[in-house]
Amino acid sequence: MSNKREDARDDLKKRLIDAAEARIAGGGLRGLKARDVTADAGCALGALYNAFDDLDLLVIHVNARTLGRLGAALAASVPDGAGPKEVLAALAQGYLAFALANTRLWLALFTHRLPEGAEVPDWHVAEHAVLIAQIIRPLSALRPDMGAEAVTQRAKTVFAAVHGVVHLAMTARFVATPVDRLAAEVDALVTAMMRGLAG
Amino acid sequence: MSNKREDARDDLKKRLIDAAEARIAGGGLRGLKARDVTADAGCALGALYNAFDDLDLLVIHVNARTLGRLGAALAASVPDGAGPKEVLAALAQGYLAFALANTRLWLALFTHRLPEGAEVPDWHVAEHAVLIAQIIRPLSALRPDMGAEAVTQRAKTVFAAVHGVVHLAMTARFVATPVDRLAAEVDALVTAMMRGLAG
DNA sequence: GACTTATTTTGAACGATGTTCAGGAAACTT
DNA sequence: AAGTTTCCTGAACATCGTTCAAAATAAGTC
Repeated sequence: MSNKREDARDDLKKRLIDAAEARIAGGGLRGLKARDVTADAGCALGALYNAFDDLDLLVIHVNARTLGRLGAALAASVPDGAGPKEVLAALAQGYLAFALANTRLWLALFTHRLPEGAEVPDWHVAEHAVLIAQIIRPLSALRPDMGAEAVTQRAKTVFAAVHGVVHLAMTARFVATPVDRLAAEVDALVTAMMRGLAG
Repeated sequence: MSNKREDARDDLKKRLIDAAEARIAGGGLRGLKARDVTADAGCALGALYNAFDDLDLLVIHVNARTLGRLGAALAASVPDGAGPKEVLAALAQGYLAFALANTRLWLALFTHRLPEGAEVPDWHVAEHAVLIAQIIRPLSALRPDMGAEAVTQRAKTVFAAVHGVVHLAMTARFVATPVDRLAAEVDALVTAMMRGLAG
């Protein structure tokens, strides 16, 4: 059994992801340094490049974790036995709450960029499905006339609209909605979209 | 007359902004290097730091230009004598068209981040008003019952929603709307919001 | 258990990049 | 024309991400 090698490797990876996650949560993506992470994880600088190709790939693993937690938070935010409109309103508020409670890690999901020409691994692209997965069902209940593909596309648009409001509120300077008005504006947006879309 | 000094200084600043703008348009914000810009502008590396405090401040000047062009493009996209709903739909399409035609410079407006603790200069914050200025009038025509402040806030939300759809389409991996469906989705979003908000 | 092979860890070194600075050049002032 | 102020220059510095040869460690073989 060649276990000690693989166990040690997995353990190092986990420690590196833990350390990177803590650093991003504490200082943002821009404050993530290879030397800090390896020092926190208790290994040499070069060991990082044995565990991961890149610092970028390490960030992707942190983002994968964040997407997992976000998916769980969204699922937990939907009350039992709610109608489609309530479900969508609750998902939007759940999304906002997660963004407020995990600002820097959530921001890293959308601000991390690979160098020009590099591609995000397929497995991580697929993980982004959690962002719209739970929107689809209530949306198709509201619009039984629309085909599955059209509903999926519309779910992306609904998500993007809510995301835009939350994102600009937390990053932009002028167009930002004050945090204390954010929940109300998100609710107004979702309500308006639902009324308009159900038309 | 102390003109030659000031003229030369202004000329150098302009050349540096030109060069930085071209570099961002060609390779994105991440590809902007102090040495490239100064080489393009025909000055020594250190001269950049005499003209601008920072590379960040140079980017801000490029962004200022982009905001100016964006404001003009939005104004030009509104047809004469259109009703409030048409105006808002036209503004959204104008915004999308500008983003598609100036992708990297437009992205720089929203992806540029200062180091933690630094603040965007007030004059540049104020320039972001063009993003919502033209939304306010048609929106208050749709909702004469709302106060000026509430309309301004709602205009920010409407902008952020449209922006979110366009932004994710051009940066995100999974939740992205295909470019050939983008105009239709933006239109559907604006129409739905207007119907819902007017109700 | 000793020897060989394969893998990993290590930290010094490399290249790229933003920024600074002392010295010289240029422009303004008197 | 001399003095003063300002600016330009490019070498040097600090900080990054990343690489790599050598040492250390584990696995495989007898």
